[in-house]
Amino acid sequence: MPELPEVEVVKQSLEKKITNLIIEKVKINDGKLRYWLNRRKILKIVGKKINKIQRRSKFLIFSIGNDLSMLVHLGMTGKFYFANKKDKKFKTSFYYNLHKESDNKYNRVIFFLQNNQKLIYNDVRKFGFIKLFNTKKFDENIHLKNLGPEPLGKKCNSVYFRNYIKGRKRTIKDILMDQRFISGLGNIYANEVLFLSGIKPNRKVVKLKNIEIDRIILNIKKTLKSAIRLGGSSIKDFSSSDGKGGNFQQLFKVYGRKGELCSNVDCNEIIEKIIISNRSSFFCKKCQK
DNA sequence: AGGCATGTTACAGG
DNA sequence: ACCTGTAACATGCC
Repeated sequence: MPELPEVEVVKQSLEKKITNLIIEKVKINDGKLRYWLNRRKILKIVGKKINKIQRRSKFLIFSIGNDLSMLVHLGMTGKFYFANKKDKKFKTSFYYNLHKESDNKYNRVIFFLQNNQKLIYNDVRKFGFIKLFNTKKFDENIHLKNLGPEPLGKKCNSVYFRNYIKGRKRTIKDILMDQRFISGLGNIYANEVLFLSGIKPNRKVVKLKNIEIDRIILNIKKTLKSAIRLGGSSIKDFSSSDGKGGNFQQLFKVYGRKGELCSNVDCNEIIEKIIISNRSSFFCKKCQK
């Protein structure tokens, strides 16, 4: 589920609900995530307060107590649910049955917070992870230190782009998904951005004209912003911690549309699918050069 | 049964 | 040491 817009939506919904709450207990149902989450380490956050939640790329960073940071990556299927026993509406809702910990074998970790509130980490495929580290060591964190600039930030601009691609032989789709280049795009949004920019995903970066680079950057920013505004994309089973799904998937122009008609009005071409860097890439051969 | 899936990274070969 | 491409991870669904 999660590329930058989805993680941002999760961050915003969590932020509202659990900032300033104390963690009273943590229950690990299955700590065998991408990296092993062990009980001894997680004990350090018990009794401490969640001060703030930040997003960097597709990572969530919870600041806990004086000096701890909890780094979370949702992988492919990681989700946070928020539950409050006192909330009657919640109890009777569809989401309660789906998400309450005893009913769902994919609820891997449960954080018990103040006021009977619970934060549940659910992850079917277990590609996600939860790690604790010292906030002072933030800059040297192995997961964060090699990340490229935020796509919505000022550092993601055409000068940076042109400089980075110099001498590289890779395709534009591959580069867009490379978190060392810019951090936050994944397969869905990379496909969408290239369609909107009229660039074929397998185009070599050296062959890009400056005007095309500018177009790509503009579309990255436009697409991500609009996806965030719409609550992210819900394919398969993404939902924010409110239990609400996003709506951006309705605006997908190429992703998952193999065999369908190109969404540009005057085009009669059929969307094709090829594999680039082991991922599905969808494009219109008439509209994307 | 086989192929595919929103992500990252270890590894091999150039 | 750098660059690039491939396979692996765990699990479910079509």
